[in-house]
Amino acid sequence: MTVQSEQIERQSGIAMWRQIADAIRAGLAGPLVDADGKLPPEKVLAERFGVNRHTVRAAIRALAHEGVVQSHQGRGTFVRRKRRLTYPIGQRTRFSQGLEGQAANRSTELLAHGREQAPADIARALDIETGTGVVRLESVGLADGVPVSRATYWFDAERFGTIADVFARSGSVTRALAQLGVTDYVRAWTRIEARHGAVDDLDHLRLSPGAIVLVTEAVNADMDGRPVQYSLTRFAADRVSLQVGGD
Amino acid sequence: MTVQSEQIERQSGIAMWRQIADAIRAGLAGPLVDADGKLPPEKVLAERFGVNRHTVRAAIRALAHEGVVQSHQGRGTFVRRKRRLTYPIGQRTRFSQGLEGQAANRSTELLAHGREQAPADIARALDIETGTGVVRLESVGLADGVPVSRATYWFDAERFGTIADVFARSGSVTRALAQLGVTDYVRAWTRIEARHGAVDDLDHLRLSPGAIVLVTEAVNADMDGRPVQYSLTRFAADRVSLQVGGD
DNA sequence: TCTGGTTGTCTATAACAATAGATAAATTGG
DNA sequence: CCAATTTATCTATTGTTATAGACAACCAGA
Repeated sequence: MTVQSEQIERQSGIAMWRQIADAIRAGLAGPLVDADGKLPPEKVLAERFGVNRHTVRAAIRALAHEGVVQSHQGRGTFVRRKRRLTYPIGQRTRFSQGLEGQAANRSTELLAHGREQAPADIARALDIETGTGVVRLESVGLADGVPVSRATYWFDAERFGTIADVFARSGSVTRALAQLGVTDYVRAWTRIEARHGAVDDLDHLRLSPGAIVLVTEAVNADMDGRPVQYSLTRFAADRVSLQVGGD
Repeated sequence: MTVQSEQIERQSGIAMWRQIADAIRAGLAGPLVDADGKLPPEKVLAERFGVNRHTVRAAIRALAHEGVVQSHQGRGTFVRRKRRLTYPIGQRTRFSQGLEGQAANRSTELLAHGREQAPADIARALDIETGTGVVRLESVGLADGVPVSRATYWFDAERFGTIADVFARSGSVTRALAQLGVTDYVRAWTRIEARHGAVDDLDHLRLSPGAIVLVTEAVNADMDGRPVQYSLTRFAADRVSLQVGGD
């Protein structure tokens, strides 16, 4: 992707240290860092962004808190993660398989689950009546120990009432559905939006306030075309890109 | 989409008026506004967000500047645009056709064009040698007079050296390509990211600083599979959603 | 071991963001 | 027309953000 030399603006309602943190984070893959993953010294960064060194320090402090960089007194500040994960979206979209080869360890963690009555939009997506019982799962997807996605899944309670237990044991939606009789499924549609992360999401994704999340809203259907699962997934926008088609 | 009651945070590096502006903008389609498109009074909003009325006013001032809402003394504050455009992404992705039925007037405006030598990433996408001459077009896409996308296109100069003129006259990539012998093309792949808008983009999209842009990086290929066009499109994230498959 | 380069910490000041309260001006509905 | 509702404007105060300068602590290499 072509590098856009991100400028910062004063009096924009966004603190300059935050804008600089965002700019540094976005530029980590580019010419900002050298081969060793070392950032330019604070003094240089301050000159480049046209701000005081203390302001740059506030930005770096935020990035260090996020786990993106790490500073060492006397040595410099170093990037901890560089590559952005590319997450394919298509007919056969699955979380773990999509990241094969990009991350050594991939896992999904179940945060919570419960039953509720389907609100109108979810009922429509699952092609059931509004108010029908649905199971909701809340999960976090990790790649190499770093959280990349925060998903909420809904299933028809009548068909998949026990999926929470199965999911908790197997740690995978695909495997859980397989055990409940859905041996194969395809992605019916995916809608993609972007917004600032909600507090809960930022928390689980270890992002700082103001960070962007890519939101995918999707429905998976079984081979008969019946909707099986409705999901709302929030990706840490600076850790992933979504790809439709290609390679 | 399920509404997330967006919370606001203090001392996050993002001014509260900006967080509130973002929250209001995100909630415009929801229960925040009544049937007439009228926002709750400033006093009520201030209570709901737990801030002073002046802070809400700062948020509304920013939204009014963006053109999202309009205030009238004594009457209230009203939403000017409500619906989010859904932009389909698939094999036959085209800008104007995808928005048919969603906006009465759709147009594309050519901002600038020029020739340059292809950098490595663009050359790879177009399957040509690095340094080969390419034509670059800069454009803005509008729906009902509101800018929704800011695109940069690259074409192989050898095949499409005159495309800037043709595009300027026809106002459409599809028609311009047709006149240059590419009667049909398909979307080879699309990659989607989200980030804070660069200054230039915010300017053309009439967004305020800190706004989010959805970035699609895509390649269109002719029916022989030869890449025809590489594009980098920035959508105003609060005005569009991207949809893959479905309806 | 010394020197230059780098991050860490401290103090002080100026600019901006948020709160608080009061009052004016415009609109709507009775 | 009057009263209630709502946005617009003003003053004042407090807390957060950004700037400025100085110096300490630490590291790597000569």
